[in-house]
Amino acid sequence: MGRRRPDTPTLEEVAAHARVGRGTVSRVINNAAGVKDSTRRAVQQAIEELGYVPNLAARSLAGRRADAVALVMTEPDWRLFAEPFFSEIVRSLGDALTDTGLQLLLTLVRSDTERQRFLEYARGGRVDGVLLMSVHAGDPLPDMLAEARLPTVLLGRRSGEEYISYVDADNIGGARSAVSHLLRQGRRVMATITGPLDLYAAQCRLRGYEEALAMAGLAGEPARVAESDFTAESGRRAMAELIERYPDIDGVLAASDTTAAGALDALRAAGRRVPEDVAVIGFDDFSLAQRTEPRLTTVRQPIEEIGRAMIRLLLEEMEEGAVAWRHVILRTELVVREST
Amino acid sequence: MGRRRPDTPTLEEVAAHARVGRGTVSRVINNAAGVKDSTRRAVQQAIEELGYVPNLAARSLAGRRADAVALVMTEPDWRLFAEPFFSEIVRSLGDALTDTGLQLLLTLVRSDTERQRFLEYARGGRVDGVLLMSVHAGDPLPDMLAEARLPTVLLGRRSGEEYISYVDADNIGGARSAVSHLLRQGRRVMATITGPLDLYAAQCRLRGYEEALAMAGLAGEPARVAESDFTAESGRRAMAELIERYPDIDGVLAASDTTAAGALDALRAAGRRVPEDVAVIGFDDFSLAQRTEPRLTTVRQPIEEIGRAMIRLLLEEMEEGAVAWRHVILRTELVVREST
DNA sequence: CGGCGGATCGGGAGCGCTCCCAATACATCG
DNA sequence: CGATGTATTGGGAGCGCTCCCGATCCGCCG
Repeated sequence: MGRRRPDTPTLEEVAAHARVGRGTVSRVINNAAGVKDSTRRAVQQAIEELGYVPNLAARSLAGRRADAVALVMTEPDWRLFAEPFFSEIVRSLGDALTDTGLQLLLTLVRSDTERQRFLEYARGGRVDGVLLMSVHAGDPLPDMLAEARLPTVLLGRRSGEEYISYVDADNIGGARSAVSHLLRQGRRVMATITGPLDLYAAQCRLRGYEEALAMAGLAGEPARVAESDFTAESGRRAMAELIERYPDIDGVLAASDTTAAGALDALRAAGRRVPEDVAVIGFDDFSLAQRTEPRLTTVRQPIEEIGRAMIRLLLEEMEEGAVAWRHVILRTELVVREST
Repeated sequence: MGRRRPDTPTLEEVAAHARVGRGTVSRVINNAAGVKDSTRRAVQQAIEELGYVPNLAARSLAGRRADAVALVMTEPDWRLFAEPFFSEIVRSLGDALTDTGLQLLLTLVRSDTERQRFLEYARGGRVDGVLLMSVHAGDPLPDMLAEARLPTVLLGRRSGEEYISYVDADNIGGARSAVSHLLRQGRRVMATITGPLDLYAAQCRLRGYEEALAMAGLAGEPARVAESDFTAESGRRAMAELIERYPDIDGVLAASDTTAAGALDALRAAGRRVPEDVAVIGFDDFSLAQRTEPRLTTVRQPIEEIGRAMIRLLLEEMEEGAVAWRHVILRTELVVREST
């Protein structure tokens, strides 16, 4: 059925050409010690002359490893795809992987067929570990990976998740400190635009919001909550709805910078000044937060650290074979700019 | 150095367990004909009982194929990442691949190191073919892939590209027909918001715009061109700038729906009515085009067909070993809605 | 000058699968 | 009942690499 690669020189041919043994060539291409410099150069020249490229399937078979990890996005995250959050994470993971020699492979799992296919791919040994974007609570993939004993790290835990490694930002604390900041400024009529509430991260941010209000003795007030799907457009809609229902709002916590940007638009359209009439806080602190008008006060997620932590956990699991679960919660930080 | 997979039953063990030969088990897992039904069932049961999963490295080595293709995004396309265009393409490619049994792997190439690493990955035989997102003119990757004789299909050709297979939409024709539509409506003072002009697709759309004006005898007029980077925000800025410089504009062609959405905002802010004062046409016809106010007249790109065509070309090249270059230009279509 | 120990090297033994041909089983026909 | 043909099956021969152990080489000491 075709699909075959054209012939390529093998390690053995390189060895013959350089008049050395197979082992020596292997040592050279793997940068192993114990090869005389002159020999090494001779082998490198032979490699050059023959245009040799190692066959990774053979290496993988003999070495029992793939030198690659997968980053999986499942369907419910699909909407995140167009979000800066996603590209930021990918960038950060890419950076964290640069000197490990591992290839990062993104895969999309949108249906049962694709889930099954990916599972075969991973269990078949084409990747050494799996990173999962924040997963829908009902998604069976994490458990399937765990059962296959594949090293796996989740980005953003699911509710009550324990038996899987994950890295998450302190969403509750972040939201809480944002609301405290608003209260300290003298704002009294709070509202929040949440993310999609089937996402645990969105639930946490809402919880932080509620907790801060409760701590301030404002628990009895109406909830003033509107849900968005993290897009600017939905943020605009949610904000418009909130102003309509509660015209005296003076402080808003949005579930992401993008959502906050939409909220700013809606406030402008409604003739509210920011921050004079209404203070707005975003979440994430991606570059967008500095390009809004006014620039956004926001809860910073440590994206670089998240990426690095995920890779670190994954490497540890790969090293010792998924015998323990590790959890890392990273501190968030309020960045105060002009919108409050 | 760790990274080894736990032991897993092998084909041979399944064979022993089912009391058949290695070949028979191979036939069963590959769904090959010529196995008695009773035997097939026995083997399947053995597979089930042992929890057997084929080792893909071994299969790949013996079969000389990877059963996977890569979709590569290089750095200049990074800005497209957050664009609907990108997720639409990925979706469409995913659909087109579902019944081929091939895994789709997304990879990002952001630096020379990553380019090199990906090249080793691909030349090492971990994928059977490569799909490239529209590539920057100076990117050496396509040539490197061609030299390695890896089946490769480009999405969106580069300027004057011939010696590589590609699939592209008829951007020139699309832009031309959009402008003609505006002219037919009696609009006379045209302007365009282009995409980033180092992208060939953006150049083509601009060229179509200019050609249509020239054909209408309006070639002598000032150019009235502003560049965007395909984002809504840059579209808004570009539109604001255009109104400022040419207050009597009555027809605008934007380089994408997103850009057009930004332009609509700017026009609204400037007090222009759409379509009464100014007609606006977008490009792409993604779902956004139907959610703007007013809904957007736009040039439809046949995303599904693009994905199918890319996969078809890639499969053909994989079959016969990259001996010919195929080019497919897909017709675009003007979808008239409320903004004109 | 023989002997010793560490630095280099060579190549056998797999890794787990596909391919393919020879061997066997079973069915049909004269 | 034997011959002939076809449906199944078994398993040898790799695929190209890593691992690892035993062999070789070389500088240096006594």
